[in-house]
Amino acid sequence: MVEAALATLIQAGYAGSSARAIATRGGFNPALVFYHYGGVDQLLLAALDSSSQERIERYRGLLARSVSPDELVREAGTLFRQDIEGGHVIAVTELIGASLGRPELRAELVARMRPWLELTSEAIQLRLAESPLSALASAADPAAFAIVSLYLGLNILSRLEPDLSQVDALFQLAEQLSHLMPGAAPGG
Amino acid sequence: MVEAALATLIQAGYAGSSARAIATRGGFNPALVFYHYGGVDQLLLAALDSSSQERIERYRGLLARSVSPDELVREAGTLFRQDIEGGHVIAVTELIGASLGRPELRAELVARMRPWLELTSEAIQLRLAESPLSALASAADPAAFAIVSLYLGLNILSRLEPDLSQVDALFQLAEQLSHLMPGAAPGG
Amino acid sequence: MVEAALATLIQAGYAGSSARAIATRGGFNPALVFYHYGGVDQLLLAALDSSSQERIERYRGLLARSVSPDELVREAGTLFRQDIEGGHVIAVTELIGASLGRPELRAELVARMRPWLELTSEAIQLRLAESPLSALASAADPAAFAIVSLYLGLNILSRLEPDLSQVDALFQLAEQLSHLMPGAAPGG
Amino acid sequence: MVEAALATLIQAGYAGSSARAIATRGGFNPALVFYHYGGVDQLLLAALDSSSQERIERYRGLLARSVSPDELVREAGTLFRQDIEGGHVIAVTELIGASLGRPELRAELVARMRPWLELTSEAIQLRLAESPLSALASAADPAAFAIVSLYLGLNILSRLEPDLSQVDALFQLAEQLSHLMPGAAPGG
DNA sequence: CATGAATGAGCATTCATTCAT
DNA sequence: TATGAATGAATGCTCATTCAT
Repeated sequence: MVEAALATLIQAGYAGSSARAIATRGGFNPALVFYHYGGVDQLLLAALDSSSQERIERYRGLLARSVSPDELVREAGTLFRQDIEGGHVIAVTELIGASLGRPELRAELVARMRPWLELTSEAIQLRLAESPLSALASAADPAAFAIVSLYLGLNILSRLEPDLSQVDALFQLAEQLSHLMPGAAPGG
Repeated sequence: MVEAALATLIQAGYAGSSARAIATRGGFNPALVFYHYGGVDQLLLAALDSSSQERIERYRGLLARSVSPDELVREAGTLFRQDIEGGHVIAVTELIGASLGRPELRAELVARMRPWLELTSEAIQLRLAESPLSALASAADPAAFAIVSLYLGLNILSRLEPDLSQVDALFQLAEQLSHLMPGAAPGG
Repeated sequence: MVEAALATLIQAGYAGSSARAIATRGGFNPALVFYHYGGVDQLLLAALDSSSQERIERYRGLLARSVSPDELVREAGTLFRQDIEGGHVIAVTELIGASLGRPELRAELVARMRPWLELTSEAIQLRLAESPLSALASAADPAAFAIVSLYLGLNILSRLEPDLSQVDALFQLAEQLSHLMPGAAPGG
Repeated sequence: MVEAALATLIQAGYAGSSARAIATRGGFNPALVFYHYGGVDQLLLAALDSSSQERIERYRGLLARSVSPDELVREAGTLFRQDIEGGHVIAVTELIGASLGRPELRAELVARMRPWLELTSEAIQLRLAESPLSALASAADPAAFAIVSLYLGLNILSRLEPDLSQVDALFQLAEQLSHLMPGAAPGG
């Protein structure tokens, strides 16, 4: 059920994710959406959770391993490609877009965004501490904000132009830069 | 009419921008949307155009002036704040979100995104040429892609948490960095 | 449209008066109920109004003519039979029943009940003034309340047992009593 | 279970008395309604029975005692207030209202109304026999019909305007009248 | 040019009811 | 006995769109 909801959200967007559309895809009765989740939005949030949890664990795993900056960039790029190709982040952007008209969604999304910001911030702090740029420690939070923003923005643009070559070029550039600045690796 | 459409899109989102909602706000008959624009989406695209044109001209003006990197970052930050506060980019993200379910929107949006990418790319090339990093000339396009992505992503996150202090902190950080790296200023 | 709504309300009750049911009976599109009246309840209230107006005018006409008490009772009985046979008061009782669960209906119904109470009270005051019982002038309002209550109650019971012989017997009794008490005629 | 059904019927009306609503209030599984009673309507009728039985016994007790006419009116007024305040008659009117659309309910309700008509008729006959108006013996049935109608009608109007002052004024008037006509007391 | 009415499809949601466990 | 899941039909309502005027 969560699976069908996620697939519908990714392929048809929030507006196309009606109870009927989800139920049709999943082969179950639309009323079950309300029976089990109380409403369409709740089911979609559950779908987002299931997607987010899997993804964030992969990123957490990467950051836990102590790898070199350029390797970090390279592997983050791989994970990011997976996100785009799997459509995992479309869920986020669609629900964020929908939250304009449904304020009750917004609080839920803010809560679900926090772990990503924290994970990114921690990773940056870790790298900064080991680097000559430790003076920039206070920059961890804004930098995390920037990286998560970039992550979302790249996903949006990737949706418009499904050609991933631009994303690849960007990560290659980041990898080159990571050789120049061995301390703080962007994209992590 | 375009004005009413833009205001509705910003305040109610794409889902809330029905012909009736727009017409009510503008005080005209909903049928006029179809008579003059052929459909709701076309009117919304026209509204996006009107918004985009005004904004891109401001950015173009900033980049045309030859200012120091840190000033560039500072003024870009001001423009960006205006974008968020005026809701100008909500239009973009809403329509991008809607484009998933309406493929005919996607082509229109890709076309409207191009000027922004080109403007950014040109600005980067210009700065790179004057800097010791001219070897990175080929990085202009990917960097522009990153910056526009960042721009969209920041806007999305800003919608979730309307508190702009994080955005401000980010631009301050960028300003500090612009002192370290006199060539290519991120965030511009 | 109002006609179809009234007929549906009378023959199928409030629960059976869905927008679709009314539209089917009237041969129009269900969405028109919302386009023209804003909702099902509003249309049903309009139907009640149209029915009430016609009926109250007939009663008003009877009370305006100065007739003898027994004639008054006899003609009131005729009007009442018409109400029951035409189903005109079913509308009231159905909407009152429905108003339990829809508080916004209640205020509307209270307002629509007032003219009937006032008409009855005026008629009683008029008759009392001409009679030796003028000392009971203060009884006009409670008596009107009783008569309108009786009116509604008779209609309810008549619905359960569509056999009108009991109602006829009651009015014959009232006529006999009107000979005994030439002042205040019940049923007026 | 019957208790929960009665409470739901009184507080939410027939339309609000779904199997789920009743079960939620009673803290049991909705399917039990069908298991034990065969359907929602049957359970509601059982609830009506439990309410009716208690009430009719009180009235029967009052009528069995041989009290003076004015005392009869006074005590009947007290019982009636109890009926309204306890919501006991809302059950009747709600089910009668619903019976329009569900003919199978009607027969059940007719049967449940009969004891009330008979009780009232017997009481009237008893009082008439002791009075100088014994010639009106044949009036007992129509009068009972009128009194039960009045009873229902008062309850309906009381629901619209929960202010009981009008009902009180009416019973005070009846008490005054009972002094004038020592035989048949209306409102009993 | 502009309007008001109309249409048919769609949506979220709730319901009585059934049934395997 | 009792439960939780499931179903299909219904409901109020909104929408994009069309069209006669």
